[in-house]
Amino acid sequence: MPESIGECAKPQRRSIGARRNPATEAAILDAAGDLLREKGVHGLTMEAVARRAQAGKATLYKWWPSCGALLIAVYERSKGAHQHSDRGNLIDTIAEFYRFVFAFWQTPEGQVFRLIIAEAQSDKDVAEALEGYRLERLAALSEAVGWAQARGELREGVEPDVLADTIMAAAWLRLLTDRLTTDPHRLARDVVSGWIVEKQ
Amino acid sequence: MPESIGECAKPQRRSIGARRNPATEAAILDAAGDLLREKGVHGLTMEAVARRAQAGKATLYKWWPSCGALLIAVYERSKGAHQHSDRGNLIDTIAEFYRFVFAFWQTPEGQVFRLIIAEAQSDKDVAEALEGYRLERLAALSEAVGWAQARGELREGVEPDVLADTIMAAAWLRLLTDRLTTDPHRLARDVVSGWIVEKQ
Amino acid sequence: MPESIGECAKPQRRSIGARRNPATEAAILDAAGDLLREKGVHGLTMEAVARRAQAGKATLYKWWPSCGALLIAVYERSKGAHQHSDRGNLIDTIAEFYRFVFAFWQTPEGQVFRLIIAEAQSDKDVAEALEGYRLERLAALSEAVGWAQARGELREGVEPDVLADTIMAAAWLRLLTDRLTTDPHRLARDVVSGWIVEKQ
Amino acid sequence: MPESIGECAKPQRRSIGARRNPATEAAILDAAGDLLREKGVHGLTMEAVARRAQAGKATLYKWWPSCGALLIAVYERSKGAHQHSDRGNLIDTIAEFYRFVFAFWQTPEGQVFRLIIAEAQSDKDVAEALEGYRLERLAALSEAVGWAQARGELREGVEPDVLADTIMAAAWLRLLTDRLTTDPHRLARDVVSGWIVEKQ
DNA sequence: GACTAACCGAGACGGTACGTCTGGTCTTAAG
DNA sequence: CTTAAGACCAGACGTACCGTCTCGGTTAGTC
Repeated sequence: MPESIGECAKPQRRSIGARRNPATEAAILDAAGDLLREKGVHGLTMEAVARRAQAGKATLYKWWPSCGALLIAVYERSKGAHQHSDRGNLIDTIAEFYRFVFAFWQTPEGQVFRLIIAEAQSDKDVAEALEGYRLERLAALSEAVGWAQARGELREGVEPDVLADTIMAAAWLRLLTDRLTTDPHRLARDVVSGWIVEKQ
Repeated sequence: MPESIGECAKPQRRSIGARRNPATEAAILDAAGDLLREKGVHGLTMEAVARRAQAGKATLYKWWPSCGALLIAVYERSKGAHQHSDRGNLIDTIAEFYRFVFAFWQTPEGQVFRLIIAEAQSDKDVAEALEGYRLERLAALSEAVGWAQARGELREGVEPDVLADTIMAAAWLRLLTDRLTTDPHRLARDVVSGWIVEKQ
Repeated sequence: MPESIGECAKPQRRSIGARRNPATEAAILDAAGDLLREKGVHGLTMEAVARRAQAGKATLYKWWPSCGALLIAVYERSKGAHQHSDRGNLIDTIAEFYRFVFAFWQTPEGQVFRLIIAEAQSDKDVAEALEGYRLERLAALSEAVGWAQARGELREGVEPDVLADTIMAAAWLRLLTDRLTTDPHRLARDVVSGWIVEKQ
Repeated sequence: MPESIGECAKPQRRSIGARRNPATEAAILDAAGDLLREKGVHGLTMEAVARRAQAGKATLYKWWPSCGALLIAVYERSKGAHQHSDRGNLIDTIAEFYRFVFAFWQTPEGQVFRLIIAEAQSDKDVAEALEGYRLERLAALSEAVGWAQARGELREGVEPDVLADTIMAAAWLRLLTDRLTTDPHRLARDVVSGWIVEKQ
């Protein structure tokens, strides 16, 4: 029920010829983001995005064949990849990581991530994109753990990527079970302290 | 206007009076489970369940107000709660746990669980049910970890429920990222070994 | 799931043995009438009547097998059959008749009549009941026309029942085309004056 | 998710661009007419029409927002407006009119008219459409009566449109009370003869 | 006094239609 | 070839009502 379309006397975007229109892409991603923020996942429908972005549905389907593809595109635009910084010891470094991602995941933009994980459970394409992103982040996290190892902080035999996996798993579990208010430093200690050498 | 239903000689379930018919419930959950197995999540629609179960849609909505509610009910019917058994040391105990859940999660029935986690990200009711289930399983896992603690296996200061949380997180991450083929024993060692006392 | 039945200390009508309960009948017809008045025809559903009258649906269907049957029953309870009175000449007599029925048909109770005519177009039982009622009223109207004939007011060859049919047709047409505000006396003259002898 | 529609090799109507498809309209009205003929009013549901016409329900609701609108559209397609012809005297002219409409109203197409009158009693839109149609036909009938008046056939003071109203009322009453087998000529005489000058 | 028979409120049941929504496909018309 | 627009078929959504059924309890009349 398009209540009244009287107000939209907008000089709409036309085609710019035989090539993709960046203004259209921006408008679509903006619309998708807004809808997600305002109405949640169930508000993010191809129909609604097309309407809000004043775009044709065919255009949408051409560039983002599924709803999950849109989801990923929206997330990629806003994802703030954490730049790990060495705090001198592993626990503080990981605590800082947790602090950052928990804060981000609590913003509307960050909330999209949990929806992507959800979507990935039944959409192969999204799963693939998610896996790529996960491995990328895992590598960065591994690197940060590597710093501690280089410092001789880790117990013998501990592999950075294995530990990184555990660190990441703890974060994901908090996200998926609505426990992002967990104290980051305490969580870092609970997850990591077993793997570092005894302080004399 | 079903004026004449003469042609349908089906011995269908009728009402058994002003109270719930268990046969109907069973038929509906059967149908829901079958649909999940055959067509995946997107095949699990209220419409299809009603059709397959030869049940009225009103009946469905009365007892399972949402698709998520059905999902939970289906899972609850089939969930094989792991009975933790003490294998003498924590790593073997946890390895056994991983072996069991990974195996179960790979069955069609178990696959429902990842869908529930997905659904929980946008359905408050499902989230609540899931959280209840998680806490229940966490308690059982905690208890198993407690056995090791009682044996003096754990390092000082390690709390069983905190460790259990980490153990569970690792399992969930494997489920959600399609890595259920991970070697259970190796994973158990990777997650747990930091928390047990050095063997002399 | 009657979460809390505390508030309903209802001294409801129970069975009074193996015979029809007049209180129930009254409650049902009251409810039906109220619903008609409040929500119009589309508000008159068996379901709603049963709910409002605190009656079982089976009870309803037992005594009034269809919605049309209820409609008729409601009308029969309230129908004010016009008692024709001779005003000394035919036009005034008919004008008085028109005045009465137009006034009645404009009341909520009277509005039911047009619904009955409507229902009769597709419900044989209602059609039958309506026809019976029409013939009864036609006879009464015929009698009134007969009074004028006895007075020598009618032109030669005019049969009272034929004229009565025409008089009634004019009234129905006004009812069905929402023209009940027509001036009764003028209408009476327009319909009848051709059939009475010239006044010298 | 119509995964595979291989078995239905039906060359269905697709969109013909951003404008109404006449083939679709025709298919829908055909389907509606057929359903009316085959199953009566209660068979004419939006659901069934969409199914039979192989049309989407949204398409139906877009162009015919209600069941009554469909009813009117079906009637308008088939209505045979009587072309009044002067038979030399009023009674024969009206008898011919009655003969024509009674015959038409007895055909399946014509039966729709009584359903429209019924529907009009509770659907404002249908009522409006019906009133427009009535006035149009009344004007045509009035004109025919006017021919007689021009010939000096009518008694002094008789207004053609008032008489036409009475003539029409008699026809409607026959339609609504299932008396379309009335002898047209006799009815014409019974309704009209009072209004024409005595033949010397 | 026990028993039968019908009545009554309640409400679950299998269905069907409603009117709305979204998904994808397609065509047009403009650039 | 791209764009906005939007018509089209399909079908799921959740609600409401249909008419049938069983329940558990009532009361009147019969044995």
